[in-house]
Amino acid sequence: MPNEIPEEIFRMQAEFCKSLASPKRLMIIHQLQEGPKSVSELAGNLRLKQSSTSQLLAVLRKSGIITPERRGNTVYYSLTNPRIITACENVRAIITEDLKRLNQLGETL
Amino acid sequence: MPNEIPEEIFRMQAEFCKSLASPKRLMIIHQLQEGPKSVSELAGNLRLKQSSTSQLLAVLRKSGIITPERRGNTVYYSLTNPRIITACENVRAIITEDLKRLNQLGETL
DNA sequence: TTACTATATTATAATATACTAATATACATA
DNA sequence: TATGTATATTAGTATATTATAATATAGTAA
Repeated sequence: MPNEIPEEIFRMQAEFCKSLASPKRLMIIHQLQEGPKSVSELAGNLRLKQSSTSQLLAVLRKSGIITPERRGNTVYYSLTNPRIITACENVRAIITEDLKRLNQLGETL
Repeated sequence: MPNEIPEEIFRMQAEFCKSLASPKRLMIIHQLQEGPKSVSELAGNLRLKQSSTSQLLAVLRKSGIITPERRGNTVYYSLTNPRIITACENVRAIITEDLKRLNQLGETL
């Protein structure tokens, strides 16, 4: 019986997943796997406005996925726990695996 | 440079995460790791109304995470790709790891 | 056919999210 | 101090999500 996990954990897990539920936030995480980056650097790389970037970063920061560090008037963000990279790769592996399976089904038609 | 992943993949990954961004849907997935279950069985186990359960299942079904199979007038749902269990466990491991780290910080005060 | 059961969908209201523009804050430097 | 730059927050609107109740559909059985 898989009922030993407290509902609170599922709630936290859902919050975590919610902050990953945006292509742009996933791209930010992907960028940060190279190391800390400033807000403007991320905005430039992802072709986002300053304000949008800051808001997207706020979501990731509030859920603890990224951590800010200010140097002068520049704020650098980095991944709080690099294991998130593996977690994201796992999800993408499932997606591409499922895509492949669908393609194979398509070929049999 | 981690820019080799097409934006479309990030979009799909975000969709995937979005359907995981609900404690109840995560609990459904957790239940299904035991094997296929009917809608009413899931509703009973998770204390949900029939209509809510059906809607939650619809979200998971549309994103391809679960697959329905009808036998008589009962619909049984199962995990399309059992690897999702590992992916969810990874995320929970990150969360509990971070919780532990926060607790340790707390102890040093 | 009618009645019954299991599941799905729809309509609605309440709540949350995303994007943009504007404003505010933090820091640096003159 | 005043000014400039980097970032954050707020306000407004548009869109999306959730929960519930009501209705519809698919299948079974009389």
